[in-house]
Amino acid sequence: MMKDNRPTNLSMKALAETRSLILGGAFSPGERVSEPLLAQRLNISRTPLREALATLAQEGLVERQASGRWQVCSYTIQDITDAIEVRGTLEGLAARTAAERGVSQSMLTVCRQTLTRLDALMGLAGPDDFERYVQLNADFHNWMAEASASQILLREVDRVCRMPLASPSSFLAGQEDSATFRKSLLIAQHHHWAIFEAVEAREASRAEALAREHARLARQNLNLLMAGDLPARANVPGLSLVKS
Amino acid sequence: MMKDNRPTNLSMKALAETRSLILGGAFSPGERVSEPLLAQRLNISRTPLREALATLAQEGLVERQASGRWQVCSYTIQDITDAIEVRGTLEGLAARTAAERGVSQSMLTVCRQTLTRLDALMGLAGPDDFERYVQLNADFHNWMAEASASQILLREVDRVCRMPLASPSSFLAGQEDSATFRKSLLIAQHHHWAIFEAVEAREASRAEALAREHARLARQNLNLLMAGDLPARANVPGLSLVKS
DNA sequence: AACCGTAATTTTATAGACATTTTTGAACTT
DNA sequence: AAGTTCAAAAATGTCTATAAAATTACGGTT
Repeated sequence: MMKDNRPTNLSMKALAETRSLILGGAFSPGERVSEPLLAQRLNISRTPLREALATLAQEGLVERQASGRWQVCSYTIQDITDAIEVRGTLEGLAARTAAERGVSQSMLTVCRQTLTRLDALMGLAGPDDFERYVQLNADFHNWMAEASASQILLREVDRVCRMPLASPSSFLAGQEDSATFRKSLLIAQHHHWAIFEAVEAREASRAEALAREHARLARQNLNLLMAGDLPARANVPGLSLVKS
Repeated sequence: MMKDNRPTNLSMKALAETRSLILGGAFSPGERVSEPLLAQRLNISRTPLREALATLAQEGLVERQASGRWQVCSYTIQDITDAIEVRGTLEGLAARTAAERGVSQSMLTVCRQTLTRLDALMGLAGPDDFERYVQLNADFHNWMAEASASQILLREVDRVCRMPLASPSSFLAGQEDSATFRKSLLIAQHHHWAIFEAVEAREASRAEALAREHARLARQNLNLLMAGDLPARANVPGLSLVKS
């Protein structure tokens, strides 16, 4: 499961809103962020904002200059590619571990349901369907991490998915009308089932290789996006942090 | 290179000292940490301490209770084993990437020097030699991450090494007199050379497999330690966080 | 026009105050 | 002895103030 991010206090609110601002492109990469100004914008004081910024620094969204000022991080295409590879590697480890340790019947049933629902969505085109697709896709990836039965691994997969453009959902928004993209969804869903079957059959090595390969689709989508072959670049959260 | 951790300000000081306290066993796992008390102990105010605690939470040393109090994390042997496996996997990815992308002559020379110096230390037994061994071993592992030429990967490897008992240096301190342990050093050094040669020869898959296998030595040492077959349990930083 | 030094402004680092919530502990009941 | 209630103590969440540091702006010099 995702961490509980209810904005019960102002730090949480500041964290969520600032993250959203940065990923949404409200700042350009390398831009300095002033604590007082942002605090005013969020209508809170500096104290909870500082806590949020410290957390965002660990997520790789902002960094501290030597002088102490905050600065929005800047990424290259290579960085994003590398981050996706790290995610794929960790998901691969999760899939392998799940296969090696074995997964309970109830966990398997949950995944089978998710994938069946994804199957049902594959041909459709409505925007609601697409939203549901994004959620179910996230569910599957979460399932992989949880199926490993390793708290540590779950935490690390979660972490790497918070890096800009590294999450399995990064390239989905706004691409529903691209033919190239829809074709990649079919392949992705084929991967999903294959990973599931490998885990179920305790084929650890195959599960790992498939999960890694699956993440390569994201790299491919990234390349398509940068080449201009996909629409809706503005809708991709975090893309504004990519420089040059 | 390691992050620059000069205590230029009180947050850094609080971070370093609190981390050291926790890893040194000043708190028992699950113990509540009071901000005012700890601030008083460190002779600083709550503000920089809170920042440090927020960072330590991301490192997995403390966590927040629902009520907002800080609590020292508690780990199982399985967690430590999993963390070492994550490190091995990321180091494996680093070694593979280094082999695939190729490493400059100067980087190769640096590593060859490090390993030659380690060779020279293998037979010796003085405490100074051992300290140098620990440093050179850390140098080699750092080299692997840097050789990948991936900022992202370097950062993630660095991160996972800050988890309790996951770093390649965790099980070295205080074990110099154990025969079992000294034998494992020989094997480790054999691994080091093999990884280096695989990277140099651009044998990516072999480099990855070796780096993974190399991390398994740490798992083995962990098991020996828990079985009581190794001395000096008190000297191992972070071991106090392991429960049951 | 480019460069430099200095003053004004802005920013961060830290401390301390205060309100609210949580925890503790003692007295009381069953 | 175990459980409950409620007041006291302590902890957290947040804000604001202040000093020190960094940045910016400006005017003078070359």
